[in-house]
Amino acid sequence: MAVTMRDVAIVARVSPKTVSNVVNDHPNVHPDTRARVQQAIAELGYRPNHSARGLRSGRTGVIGLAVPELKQAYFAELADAVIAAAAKRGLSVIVGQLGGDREHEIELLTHGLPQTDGLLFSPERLGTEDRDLLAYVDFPLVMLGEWIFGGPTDHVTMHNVSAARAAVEHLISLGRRRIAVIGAHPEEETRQLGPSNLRIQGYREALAAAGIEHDPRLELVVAPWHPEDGAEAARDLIRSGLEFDAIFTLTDSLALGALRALGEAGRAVPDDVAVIGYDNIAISHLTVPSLSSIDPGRAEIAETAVGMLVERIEWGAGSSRPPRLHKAAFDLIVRESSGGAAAGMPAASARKSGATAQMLSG
Amino acid sequence: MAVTMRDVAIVARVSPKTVSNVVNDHPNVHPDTRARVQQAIAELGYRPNHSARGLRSGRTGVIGLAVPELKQAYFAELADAVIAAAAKRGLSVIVGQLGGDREHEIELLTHGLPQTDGLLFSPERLGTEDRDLLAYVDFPLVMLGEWIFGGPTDHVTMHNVSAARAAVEHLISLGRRRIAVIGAHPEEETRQLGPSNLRIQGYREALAAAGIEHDPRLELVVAPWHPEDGAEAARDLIRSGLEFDAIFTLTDSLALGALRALGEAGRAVPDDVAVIGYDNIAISHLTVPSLSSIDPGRAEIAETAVGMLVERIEWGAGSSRPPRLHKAAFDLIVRESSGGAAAGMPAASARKSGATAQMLSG
DNA sequence: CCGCCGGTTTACGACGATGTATGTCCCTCA
DNA sequence: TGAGGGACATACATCGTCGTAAACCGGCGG
Repeated sequence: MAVTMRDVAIVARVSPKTVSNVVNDHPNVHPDTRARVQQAIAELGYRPNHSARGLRSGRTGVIGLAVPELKQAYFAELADAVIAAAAKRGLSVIVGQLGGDREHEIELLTHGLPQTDGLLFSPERLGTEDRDLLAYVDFPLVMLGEWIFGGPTDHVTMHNVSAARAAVEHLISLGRRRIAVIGAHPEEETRQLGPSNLRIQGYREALAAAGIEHDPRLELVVAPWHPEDGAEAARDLIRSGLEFDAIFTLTDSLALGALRALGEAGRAVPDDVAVIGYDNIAISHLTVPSLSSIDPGRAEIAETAVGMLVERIEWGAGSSRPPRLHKAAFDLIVRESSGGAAAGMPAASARKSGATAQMLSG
Repeated sequence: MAVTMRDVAIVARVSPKTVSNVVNDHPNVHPDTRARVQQAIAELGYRPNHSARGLRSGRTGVIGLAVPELKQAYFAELADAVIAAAAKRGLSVIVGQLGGDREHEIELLTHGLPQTDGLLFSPERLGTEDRDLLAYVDFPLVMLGEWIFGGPTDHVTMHNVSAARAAVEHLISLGRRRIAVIGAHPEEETRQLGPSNLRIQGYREALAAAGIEHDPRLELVVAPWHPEDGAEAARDLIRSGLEFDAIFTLTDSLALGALRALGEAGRAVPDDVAVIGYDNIAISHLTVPSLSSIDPGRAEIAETAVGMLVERIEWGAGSSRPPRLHKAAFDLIVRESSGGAAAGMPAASARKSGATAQMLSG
């Protein structure tokens, strides 16, 4: 039914192999022949069969992207960037949702996604304790996010510590001294390097550097990181009667909830309480007031991760090159919630590049 | 390198075909043989090669989903639902972004996505004038969204007219009479059936039914539908000096901008101005105030669309069954912005089902 | 004891593209 | 003039799976 190379070959009066050579831009095809073949291809509407190509070459031209949930803004934007980066290289992307299911994540890591040449994996339930799993991975894999460091695979992530520190230093520069942080995770031995602990570390460093006394009561444990949880935590904070004049939320989602809670309690942002988030999701410049945030460099993360994955794919399964670690440059985005431009909708956002912070061990 | 059926067959001392029969649950395999084969499969860690299977069977087990941009909340949530619905049926999803590029959309429609068995397509730049393109589509295709009605393909969409009407009737029930609408598109001959015109129609119907005079100056033309545009339109409206006590925005994105603009101008929501959006994106229950909206039935849309596509795939390319049209049931979600529960974060949202509205011609 | 039957398994080839080896033609240089 | 080489094209085999047709086997009725 479908048009094959054979059909094209007959019309163009050449062998199927010559058609293949034309399609794949191989050298040593006479211009006249090439033209004749292309004409035949256009005439018949020939399209290469990817399954056959995949079978023969061992490549599918498809990569996988595994995230917890696409409906979380952060992952949707990550997927957007990854798909765009892959498209530039002529690759398609199969998106898989793990839904916070640990078994599912392990299964994926063990077997990969069918039909793909490699996988970009942003786990949620795996920790450094699962590092050993990675040793048996037999397909190209690039890890995204913060959960597993020091594994045997490539890893693309962000400057959690220094970016968080920059956020808090910004609050301090506004004269704030009683800075709460929302989103700490209970200390888990195995997840010392999760994004929560890393960002908390940045927070503490900033306080210490400014000589501000560290009040553990201002570190609010919140898990998971949904907006409702952020609101709940902010309400607890307000009810506690503790004095505070700024909040650093470990994600923008948490910040959205916190903004609501502050509004309900009649605390003015940023006058009474300055707020800054982390992730710079699209919505954050549209909240009331617009939300200051850390832009973690999503485009750079996507671009680098796809690039690394493509290299691994091209090197082949056999190659055992050492794992690489890349941390994307971040930006501090100052908006109304921490005293940026007070009005005017397409809020002029001050940017403070964190590119130089790439040196740091954040 | 990879383990094949042949390898399994040797270990299990059967023919490759028998392995195939076991893998595919074919009848007439002796239990003992089956057990021996499964043991061998487990032992060797055999996994079927999808390219080969695809080549042989003509199916890839992958469907495509084409949307304008994943970073728009509506499409991210749609993709989330589609991927989940496909996963239930053992299918993977390749997500393609058209980026509002008309050429790209046409190209996709003409050729399909490589590596897939069928396509769910949510166009942005195509209109009813492109209906003819669909006549030449030679792969399973299900259209999503409102742009092209009456084409030769299956189509899953929402009750735009009746849902919009329900939204406006809700505002009227609050005693509002000067109801502005943001998001009208310039009347384009070819797009009479776009979501904008359909929703505007619902708006007018509601006004007419309530005997409220229709003031064309309250219909604000806005395109595209980004939040910034919503804010701009709301500011224009305020500046115009026209009296109004409610706004219906044709999407939640527009509403986000409108809420900002109202806030800047010191108009209280919902006391001075009630606001309702359309789409019920995740963020809308977290805005300040939380946003009333129309839930268009995303899960139902995704579920139905995937189901229809699977049927088309199973029927084969030859079958020329008549196109089907499905409109998902909608819900009216009342939140603070139109007088719902005034405080309390997980805002108790009144739901008014629009399931019965499926009868209507919305 | 023969032939037939149904359950079970196997041999073979084809899906479509492409790497390898082989061949042909023509041009150049000794 | 003939050897050598480059440009171009072809034949064949192969990737892993699965449909088709045919073979095998033990048991049963005649």
